[in-house]
Amino acid sequence: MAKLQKSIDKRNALIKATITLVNNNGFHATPMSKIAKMANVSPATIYLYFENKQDLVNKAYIEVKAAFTAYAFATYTEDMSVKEGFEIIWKRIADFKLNKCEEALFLAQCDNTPMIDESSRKEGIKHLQPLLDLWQRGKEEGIIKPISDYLLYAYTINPLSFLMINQERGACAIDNAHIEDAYQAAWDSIQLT
Amino acid sequence: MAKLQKSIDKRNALIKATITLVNNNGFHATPMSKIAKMANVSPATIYLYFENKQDLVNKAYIEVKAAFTAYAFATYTEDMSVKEGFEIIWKRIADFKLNKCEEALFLAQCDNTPMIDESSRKEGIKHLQPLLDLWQRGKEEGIIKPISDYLLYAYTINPLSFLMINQERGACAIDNAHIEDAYQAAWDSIQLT
Amino acid sequence: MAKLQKSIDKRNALIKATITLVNNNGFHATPMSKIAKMANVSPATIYLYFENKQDLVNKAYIEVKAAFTAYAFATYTEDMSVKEGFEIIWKRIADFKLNKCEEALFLAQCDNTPMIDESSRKEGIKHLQPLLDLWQRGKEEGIIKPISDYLLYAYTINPLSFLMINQERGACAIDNAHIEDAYQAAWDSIQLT
Amino acid sequence: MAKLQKSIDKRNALIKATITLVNNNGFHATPMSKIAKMANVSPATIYLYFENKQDLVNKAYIEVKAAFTAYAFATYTEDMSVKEGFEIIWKRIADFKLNKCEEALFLAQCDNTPMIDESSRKEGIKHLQPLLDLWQRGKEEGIIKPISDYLLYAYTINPLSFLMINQERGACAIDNAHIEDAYQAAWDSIQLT
DNA sequence: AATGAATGAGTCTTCATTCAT
DNA sequence: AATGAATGAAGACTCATTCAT
Repeated sequence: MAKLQKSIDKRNALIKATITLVNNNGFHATPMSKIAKMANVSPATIYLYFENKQDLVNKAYIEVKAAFTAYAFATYTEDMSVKEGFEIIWKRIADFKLNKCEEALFLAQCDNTPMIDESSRKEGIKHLQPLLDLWQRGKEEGIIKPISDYLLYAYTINPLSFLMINQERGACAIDNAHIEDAYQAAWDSIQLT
Repeated sequence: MAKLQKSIDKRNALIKATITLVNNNGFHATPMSKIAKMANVSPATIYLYFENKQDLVNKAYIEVKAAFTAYAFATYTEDMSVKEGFEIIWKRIADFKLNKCEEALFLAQCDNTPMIDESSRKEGIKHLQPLLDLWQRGKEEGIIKPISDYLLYAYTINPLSFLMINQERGACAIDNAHIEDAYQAAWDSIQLT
Repeated sequence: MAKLQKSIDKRNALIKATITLVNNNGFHATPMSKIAKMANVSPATIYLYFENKQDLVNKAYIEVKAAFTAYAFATYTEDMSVKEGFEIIWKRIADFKLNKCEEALFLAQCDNTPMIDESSRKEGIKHLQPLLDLWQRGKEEGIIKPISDYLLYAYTINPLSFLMINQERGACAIDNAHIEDAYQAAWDSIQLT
Repeated sequence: MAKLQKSIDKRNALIKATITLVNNNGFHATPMSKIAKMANVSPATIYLYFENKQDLVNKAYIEVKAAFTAYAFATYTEDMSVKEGFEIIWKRIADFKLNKCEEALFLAQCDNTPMIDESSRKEGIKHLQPLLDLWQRGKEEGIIKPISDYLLYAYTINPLSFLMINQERGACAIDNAHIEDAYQAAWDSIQLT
């Protein structure tokens, strides 16, 4: 038990170190040796937990993505109205993106560069299904514009990534008022009037 | 004369090769030797035109960004109404992002990763001023929501990057109908009603 | 134990190879790859033991210089008379310079070219203090000319470097008679009559 | 004529630049491009005057060595007494070494490292013949110790190189009093008493 | 004679990965 | 399971030299 826990701890430390370092330097500027050092293990030990560097990053991506979606839908239930449900989900996502910066930034990097295997990326998208379902319901009820899910995502969720990156970069700070403005913009862009 | 032209051609070929390769592999997975090969020069020749790899990418970024903003504002004049002007600019940008894929993808990579020097990034951004001015006018005229420029950008321009990336990736294809939907969503998100 | 010894052996082999190769070709004409080959390790291994090429040469210099001064003063004690002490030290130095050719030649190269960091040079020089103290005593006792230590060094110790280099080059061979002549010349040049 | 002069000027500028740069950085850390730049010519032009880098340095060495010996013996005539002649020559050499620092330092570098072809070095040595002749006369007249010319050189001329290098390095400054001390030491070391 | 552009060969250094313990 | 040492392969960059003009 203690031994198993230790293993899990090491694995987590490696994932965490990977995220931090890749965020700051990018994938190729992050040597395995540095990841090992930050996780307090030997470089060779990494290969007991992961096949190779690519595998390590893929796994990190999948885990963070899973944590993200779990967080996003934690307070949502299918019996909510479309508007209520969207607001709940959107604000959870905003909360995640703007407060869990490390994870969010890592996801953004992975989503925007050829750093993750295509297969791992696909693995990550399907977790958003509840949101897609909600949108479907909204379209059927005539509350949400009958447009492609990609567009709905582009205009409601993706802007949060942009804001997060710029906040990280120190270009702008996002407070609660901004969040409310952002939510309004998101909703205005997709609601059917 | 012929010599000068040859020099310019070589420089352009290097910039072009850099864009293509960085798009496909990312900055650190793009060796100078490959850039040289694709541009049909010796690796050493690159250093006649650029100080080092970082400089090469910075210069590529600045040039592409300049081409982008030139394209964006080519048909816009300040005597247009806010709504008209916004539509003109937005559609030029959409046109660029969805048709000049290589350049657009390269800009997206540069804007989302720590690949470009902060100074070059600033250099590239400053050309967006006409759009910011237009927004300012729109806010004063009560046509556009009185919210931060970052939000306006996040909800009108940035979604196009997301759509472009996904189109590039083969995840979705954008036709004219989509564009119109997207424009409507962009405008709805920022107009004051 | 065996492992530690192996590490030490490798380090020593690297230092030795550096000395030999720099002696024959000079610093810049000695590639790390050749040093590695001569020490029977991979080039990358060098960087486990030294920070970079400059560091390797600096460390080699410091070690050889330390060995030199240790040898020089091994048989000298402060209770000896000035004349006796000088002869003891001088002959040890002559012995070192003319028999431990590799080390001596390496020191001469380092001392005459901008190859070693100033700090390492200083580090290496400070061990000559006992000789300077002896000279001080000699001046006070009216046995040695009251002239600058640089002059004393130039006329007693430095000539040995010149002779060593020329012997190495095959220009002249130094036997015991020569040594005695040389000692006499050295002493005559600095003694107060 | 004007054309010829221009050629000579260029050649001289190249030799001069070589000396300066090799003094400061060493042979291998002195690129041809820098030499060209300092001499205000194109790199390609160097190859009109010299076969290659090695040839350039060899020629520079031979010319400086010739200038040195010319200077050394300029005021000496064979009808002088041994003591007088030695003093004349020694002081000219001292004058050269301590005042024409660039040339002297360059010679020292060349004489102490594997930078010059053996043949060029030999070419350079023979110019000292008048001093060797003087010493021969001194030995015959019982004025100078009957020891090898190498020893005589090591104890009278070579110390000046050591002092010059250290002066260059800023370690010690040599004034007229020092020179007199040095001359005395030199003479004491070789005179027969 | 003179050159600026071009380059192939080579240098230092890094790093993902393996291996002996 | 864990590691520190070791390395082959690769990458950025430099430079002596040549070539077209």
